[in-house]
Amino acid sequence: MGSTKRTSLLGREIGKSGDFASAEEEAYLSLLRTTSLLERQFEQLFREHDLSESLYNVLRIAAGHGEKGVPTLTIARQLIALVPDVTRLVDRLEKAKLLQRERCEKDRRVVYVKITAGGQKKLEALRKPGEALLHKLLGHLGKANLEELIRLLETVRMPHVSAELKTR
Amino acid sequence: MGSTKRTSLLGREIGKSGDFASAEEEAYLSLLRTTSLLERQFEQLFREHDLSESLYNVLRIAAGHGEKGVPTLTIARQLIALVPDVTRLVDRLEKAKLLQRERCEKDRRVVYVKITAGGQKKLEALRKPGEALLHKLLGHLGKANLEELIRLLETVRMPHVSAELKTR
DNA sequence: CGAAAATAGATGTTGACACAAGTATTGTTG
DNA sequence: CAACAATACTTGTGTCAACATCTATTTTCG
Repeated sequence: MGSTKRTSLLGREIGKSGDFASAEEEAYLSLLRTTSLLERQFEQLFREHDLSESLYNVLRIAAGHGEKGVPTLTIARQLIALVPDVTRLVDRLEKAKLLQRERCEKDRRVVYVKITAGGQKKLEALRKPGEALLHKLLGHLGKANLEELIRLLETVRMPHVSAELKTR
Repeated sequence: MGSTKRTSLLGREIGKSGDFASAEEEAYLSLLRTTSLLERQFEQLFREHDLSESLYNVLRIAAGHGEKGVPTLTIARQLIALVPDVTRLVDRLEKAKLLQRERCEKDRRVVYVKITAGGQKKLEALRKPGEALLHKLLGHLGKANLEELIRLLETVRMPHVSAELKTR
């Protein structure tokens, strides 16, 4: 039985025979599939600039905190994807001279991470192609659809976010 | 200036100061964030059963093709996330006796991958907790929201899918 | 038919990520 | 105030995944 009223694009993409067990399953698989397709394109762009998505996000967060820098653990909390091991991401960015570390004098456990001029240049170089790629991948949705999508995704995260924000 | 009319949940989650550059950017970051949160929960479930999401998907696809099995490259095409290296995923599943290989006699380049009884048992063991997790994570959306989400994600993939399906 | 191209998959290698354990510093509390 | 706990990272280690390369087989076409 199940929903025969709509032909599933996803079903054809992943060769699923028969219906999905539930709308929930189809929504989840759609999310995975869609994110994977988009992410792949961005990874390629980042690779051209010797970065990965994780590295880029660390860089972006450091940039967002400007002159005073940002503690390593704050970066971990603010990363889009929840990745441990920010230390080594910062390691690599420091080696590439895109970031620099500075130990906090008040609390010597804390290390502040600051973006360098080179890091800012790298981000600037990525801005235009990044926006262009975003527009190429999502522009056809239109503003109304985009906002609806944002709203729905927010609803998905709603019950979990609070817990996530609390425990980290 | 930008959209001050809606407080951005995502903005608070990832500590983004100021507005997003565009609805496109916010939608993309929302996608990444949401998928990451959900995926993490599934990875944990799979880990309890000595699987990963990739391994599970390979297993699921093999199961979908039943008795006659399925060529390795077909699995690659049908995976939700585009992963190369299906060979080694199958390697591991074969070692765990969840799958078995069988060389095709008609075209000796092709290897058919078939699920074993053990593999079916593993899938069956995952079915209920999988559905429960799905429901826990997405159930609060309701049918209307889920279908709208599916529709929007389909729209996102629309212009790219054809190319993807063609080139693979 | 036979050489070249295409297909299916396996393998080698490098690097990244994940979990766990370790170190240094600060906070807490009996 | 001394010992224990908590915090903020760092480092060690094993596994996994990605990219390119390689082998075996089949198809194409002059």
